[in-house]
Amino acid sequence: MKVLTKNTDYAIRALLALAARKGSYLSAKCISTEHDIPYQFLRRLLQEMIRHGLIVSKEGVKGGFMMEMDPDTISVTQLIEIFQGKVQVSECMFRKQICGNRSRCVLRHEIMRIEQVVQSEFEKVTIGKLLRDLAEANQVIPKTAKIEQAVLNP
Amino acid sequence: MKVLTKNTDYAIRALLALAARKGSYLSAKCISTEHDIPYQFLRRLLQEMIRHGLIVSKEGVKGGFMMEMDPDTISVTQLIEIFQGKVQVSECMFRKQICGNRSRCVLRHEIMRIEQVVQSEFEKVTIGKLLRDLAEANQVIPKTAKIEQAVLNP
DNA sequence: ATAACTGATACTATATTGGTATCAATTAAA
DNA sequence: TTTAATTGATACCAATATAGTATCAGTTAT
Ligand code: FES
Ligand code: FES
Repeated sequence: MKVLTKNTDYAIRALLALAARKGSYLSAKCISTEHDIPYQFLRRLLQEMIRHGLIVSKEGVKGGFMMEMDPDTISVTQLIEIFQGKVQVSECMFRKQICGNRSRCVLRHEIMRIEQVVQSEFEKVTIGKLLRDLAEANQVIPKTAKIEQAVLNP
Repeated sequence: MKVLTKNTDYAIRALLALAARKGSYLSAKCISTEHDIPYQFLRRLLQEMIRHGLIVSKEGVKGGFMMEMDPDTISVTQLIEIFQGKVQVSECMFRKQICGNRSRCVLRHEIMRIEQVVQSEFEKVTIGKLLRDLAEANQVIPKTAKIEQAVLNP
């Protein structure tokens, strides 16, 4: 059971790229090559995100995509809903024969509670949070260390 | 995003049927017609559950399937794992370019934490619990009332 | 004018999900 | 001992979802 599909995965990564360079236009080609996302696939995802108002675009040379909004307002839940449809455990597990009264059904409540839990967990994970986490994780990688060394010993 | 597929949904219902009449053999045909589950589909699910030791079977006339174990030891998590594979949010969301060090990666921890939450929520939901919930929900339906009346006024 | 871009959309391939069909083996009972 | 009800095993089919490609028209900085 795979919770995040490629759609969502790629979308998150693209948004991270845009959030990292917020305010400037990044072309699909650039994002595609930098983050190893199939070009045409990515373009479709970006357009979908434009339709949902998560990013904006500019056509023509030096055009591309840009994030205008606060990355902390974009949650993984939103992206799951866009690319995989709203989280639903099971429409109604026990129809006719088994479950007598829908309205009072304890199971239905149980199911809806779990849906809530799953959703709210992903709600907490925003592009902003991921970006900060990544920055923190990358603080210790050799690459950064080398850059620091280069600066210190030119 | 559909969390439970038909496989799991049907399997749960079949197990509820077996748990409700624990100790006696129920044929696939019987379960199929009573709970509106496609016959051949159901048979495959039942066999899969036998392979995983959740139920036992008896061949021939008056044969069928039976639940021997405690219904409270069968969780929805187990069924999801059998029919949809282990819950995994994303193998590793940010390979190469973005994420420097796998071992310390904060994101990885985040992802694994969510996996844990989802799994443990479904862990709490056992066949036994569902059965009790159903019984409670059905306490007020007309059908039961009619049976009681029939018994009182034969 | 041209090359680097996005917008829109159609297309293909593969995997997963949902469902059906078939035949052999077993067993209770007529 | 034949028969009918049943499971075991497995192959098959259809529909849908996922992943990825291709194409062409329109926009814009240079
Ligand atoms: S499970 Fe659907 S009404 Fe009870
Ligand atoms: S997300 Fe995979 S190592 Fe960080």
